Amino acid sequence: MRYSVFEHSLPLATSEAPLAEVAAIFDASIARYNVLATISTYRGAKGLVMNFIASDPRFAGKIIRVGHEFDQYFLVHLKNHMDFQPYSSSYRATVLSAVRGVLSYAVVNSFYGYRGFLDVVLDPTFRETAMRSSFSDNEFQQFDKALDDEIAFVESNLMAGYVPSGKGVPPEFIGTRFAPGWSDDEDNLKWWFENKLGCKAFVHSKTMSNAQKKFYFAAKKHGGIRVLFLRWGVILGIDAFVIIPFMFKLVTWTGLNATPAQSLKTNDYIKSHPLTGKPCIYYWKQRGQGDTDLHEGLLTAHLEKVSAETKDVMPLEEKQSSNIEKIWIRVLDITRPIRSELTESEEDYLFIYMPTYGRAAGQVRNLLQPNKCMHDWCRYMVEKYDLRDDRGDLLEINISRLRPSLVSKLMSAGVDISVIQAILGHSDVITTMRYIDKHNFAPKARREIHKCLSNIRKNREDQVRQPKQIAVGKTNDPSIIFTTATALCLDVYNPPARVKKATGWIEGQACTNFNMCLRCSKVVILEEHLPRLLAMRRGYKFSLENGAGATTHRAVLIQNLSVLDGILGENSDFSHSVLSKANQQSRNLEVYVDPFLVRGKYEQV
DNA sequence: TTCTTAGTGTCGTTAAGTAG
DNA sequence: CTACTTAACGACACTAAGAA
Repeated sequence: MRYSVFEHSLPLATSEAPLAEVAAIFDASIARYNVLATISTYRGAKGLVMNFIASDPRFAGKIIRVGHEFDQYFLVHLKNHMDFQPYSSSYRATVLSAVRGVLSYAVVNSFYGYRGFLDVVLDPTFRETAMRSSFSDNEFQQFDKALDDEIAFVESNLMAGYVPSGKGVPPEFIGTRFAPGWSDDEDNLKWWFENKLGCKAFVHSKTMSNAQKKFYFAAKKHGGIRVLFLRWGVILGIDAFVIIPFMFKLVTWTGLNATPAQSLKTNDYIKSHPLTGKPCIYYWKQRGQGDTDLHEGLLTAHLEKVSAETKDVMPLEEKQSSNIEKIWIRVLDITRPIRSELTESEEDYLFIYMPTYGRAAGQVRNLLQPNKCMHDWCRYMVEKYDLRDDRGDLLEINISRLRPSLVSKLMSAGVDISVIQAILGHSDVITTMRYIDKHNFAPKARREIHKCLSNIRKNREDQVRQPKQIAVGKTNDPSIIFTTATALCLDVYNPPARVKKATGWIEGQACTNFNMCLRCSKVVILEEHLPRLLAMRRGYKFSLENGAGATTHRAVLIQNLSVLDGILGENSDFSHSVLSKANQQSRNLEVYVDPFLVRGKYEQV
């Protein structure tokens, strides 16, 4: 039996349409999906399969019947074919996965009696282009400076504006026409523009007012309205290139993905979140099926589900929010004139513009995809500012590179992974870690650990050589010695800036951020601390091995564990006998795993 | 007619999530 | 975790259509 229960809706391949059956199983499979991105992925796979069949001698001149010519080895053939094409590893995996999905669906529904297929194992995927990779520090600085320059340029154009001149004289009329000669004087046109058109620019359209029409025709002898407006400093419109730099600037501060940035609404910036009192941004997000967006864990307090819709919340740190606020207010200012043109049914997007030319001239637009302006603007920027990558080639700019660049910046600023996680809007810190791994930030983490260890060693040597009063600080009471769970503190009233910025630090009070000790420059670790540190290490290992750390604080555990390994491991500064004695003592200690994440705050580098 | 700029479809790549 | 699926995003060629 070759046909399925769907028989009535499935066409048969004929000599006129030899691929009809293949197309049909794809179409039926595609119909399962309703997310546009997925549908287009499957359509792409369909196209590729069609081309493959059309070009492969195996199928030449045949009618392709599913289950016969299109047999159980099809996926294997396709993979072999793709292996010889210059496709990226990711694309291979994507296409093969989609085709596998189609075949499985055909099997499940027994389309054309298709019974089964030989599956293939996908190859590992690699990053093969710079498309969405982080800028290097140098590249980022270059771009950021160009961005600032461009914003200044846009601002100066906007600010120049039109200054009413008071020149010219009112026209005489003959009937409804201007008296001959009046419009030859450009100043007279200025008079009309200032007194009859309210100094407002316009573009040619069918809906021009009579006053505008008169001006339009009179302007022709002076080169046309565009030329006049340009010469007079009249802003024709808030076009895409005026508004895009502000969006890019916002993304350098937020790391938003393209679509969420493009779909920000005017009221998505909240100065004081109802729960936390902290500034935040509400942003649209499709991933995570909407109702699973809510972050769990320690950051829950910052985050609130906005509605049943797909919106997420990005908590903002001080510096970040003040920069964002500036951009936000400026964009609202700039777009105010065109915002009033929005009809009630149109969405109140933050980033809107009004093209001054072409098909959409005079209409309010937003930057949601598909929109080519962004791409055009990137090219314009690279050329205008001659931006170069580290190899000296023209820099590849797109908005998606700013996200990993922000992460890179945060990493080198020593911002904790949990904060990065919140900023990126990942529901699981594992995703953040994977992100960081993929982007090759690991060396930075290693440098961090190395720094911690050499600091610890230096402090210990100093302390052993010349013991200091510990924790005198502002109390002036030398009898107070601060011992955290794991170490001594050199100056509990004056920790490094990074610790001061962390949650829980109150000026004038002793530092209680014990969880940051291992990475603090004031830490002193002596022989007496070893048992507790050994217990701590045991706890971390246990936690990691048993999966407890797999979903929550894994990154912090791993990083602290690396530091602990440095202190207690094979290359320890402590002698073998000291360590083994400490090990004995540690058996009686409770396993200690710090339940809190190390908190940092965002700093600009 | 030519110039501009927006809009569309297709191809290709990578990120982000899930199942087991 | 690995292996895989699904979503997101960019480049680009080409088309549309009004303005000059």
